[in-house]
Amino acid sequence: MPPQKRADARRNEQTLLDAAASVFVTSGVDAPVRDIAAQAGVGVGTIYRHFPTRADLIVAVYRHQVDACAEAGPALLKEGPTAHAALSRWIDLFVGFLVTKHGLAAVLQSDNASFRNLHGLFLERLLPVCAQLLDAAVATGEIRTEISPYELLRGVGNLCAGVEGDERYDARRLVKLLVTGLRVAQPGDDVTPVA
Amino acid sequence: MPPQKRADARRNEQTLLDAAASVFVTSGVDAPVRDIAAQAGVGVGTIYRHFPTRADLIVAVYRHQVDACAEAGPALLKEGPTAHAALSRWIDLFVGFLVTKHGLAAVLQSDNASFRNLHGLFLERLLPVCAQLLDAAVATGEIRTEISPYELLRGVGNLCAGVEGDERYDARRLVKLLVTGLRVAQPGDDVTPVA
DNA sequence: CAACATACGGAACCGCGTTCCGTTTACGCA
DNA sequence: TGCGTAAACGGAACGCGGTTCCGTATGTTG
Repeated sequence: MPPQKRADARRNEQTLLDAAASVFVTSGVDAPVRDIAAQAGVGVGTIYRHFPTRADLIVAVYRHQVDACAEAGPALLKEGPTAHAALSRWIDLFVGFLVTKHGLAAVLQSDNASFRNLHGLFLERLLPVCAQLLDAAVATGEIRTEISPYELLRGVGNLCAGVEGDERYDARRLVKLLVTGLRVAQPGDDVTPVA
Repeated sequence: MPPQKRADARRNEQTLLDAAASVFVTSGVDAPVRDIAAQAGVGVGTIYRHFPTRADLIVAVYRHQVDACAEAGPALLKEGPTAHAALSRWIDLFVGFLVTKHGLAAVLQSDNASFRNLHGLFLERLLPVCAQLLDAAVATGEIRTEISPYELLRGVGNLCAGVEGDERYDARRLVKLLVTGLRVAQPGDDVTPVA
């Protein structure tokens, strides 16, 4: 069996998660690693022994909430009057999550190699759920779409980026518009082709 | 009258613009300032004397193209079968512009103070055009919208962020979806409210 | 051709993520 | 209980990017 981690190590890992969570809400997800270390009362080296990269720390902090979001999907599908309604509400949940974490959405789309993990976590957990909801809505004929779950998720994520303190921009409204765009075209609807 | 700039200064400014443009296409808009200086065969100091900030250099490089995009708006409105078609094509133009400049869209939404200028240029030139097209489409009843030109532009810009080498994500498709979502709901369309 | 303002180059600075290494400390065993 | 060792720690140091500063070079003007 693998040897136990030392007690202080386990304690520090939890301290770090708490410190990071706290710093993220006050200074945003972009907060410097040193700030988190300071808040936790440890050196930066300690952070990097527990979390190989800044992105991994972020992942660890938000894992619970991502899981919760993922689990809400099937539940909504049972409740909702229609599959499209469930999809819409689920996406609203997702948007709410992204929007309340300062800078999370922005960092999600950074193509920096070290953020692959973050991107990865979101995809791994949420993609199947999104796919399920999307399929259901397609099955009921509520959606006309050629869209893939991945594309939808990324699109929504992108729309939520950089919302900080711009009262002229309401990500929710745009996302709703996008989701509306997914709905089946009514007969007589003449979609104007683009060039 | 203000004294003439020195001849070498004017020459260098042009050299810098060319060098920057060239580096941007090969290394993306995120290319380090030093790379641009090297390509131009000047020191970094020279860049900063001509362009107070990295963002200002980017602005200068793309000003022409932004202008061209702005001017295309009214033209499309004259041509197009409908106002919504014109809007759709204009946005397609905008998307094409963003998507071909590696990382431009991403940098556009950075809330970093020094990128205000970039954001500003885009807004100043494109907002009126977008507003005009939007108004026209509202006037013809093709659009049901509560959306502001600003919000639309930002939404589109956001959708275009981080497109680099992700063949699973097609910004154009999502933007089209968004624009479709703007269209007037047909009678009998039961929009499912979100929570 | 001198004298001066203008422009230049690039070393230096700061903040950030990350790495490295000498020191400290928990834990198992005598 | 004391000791040896591996695990864990702290924080200085590194690389990189934007920006600033200042001594040097050069176009311009009389």
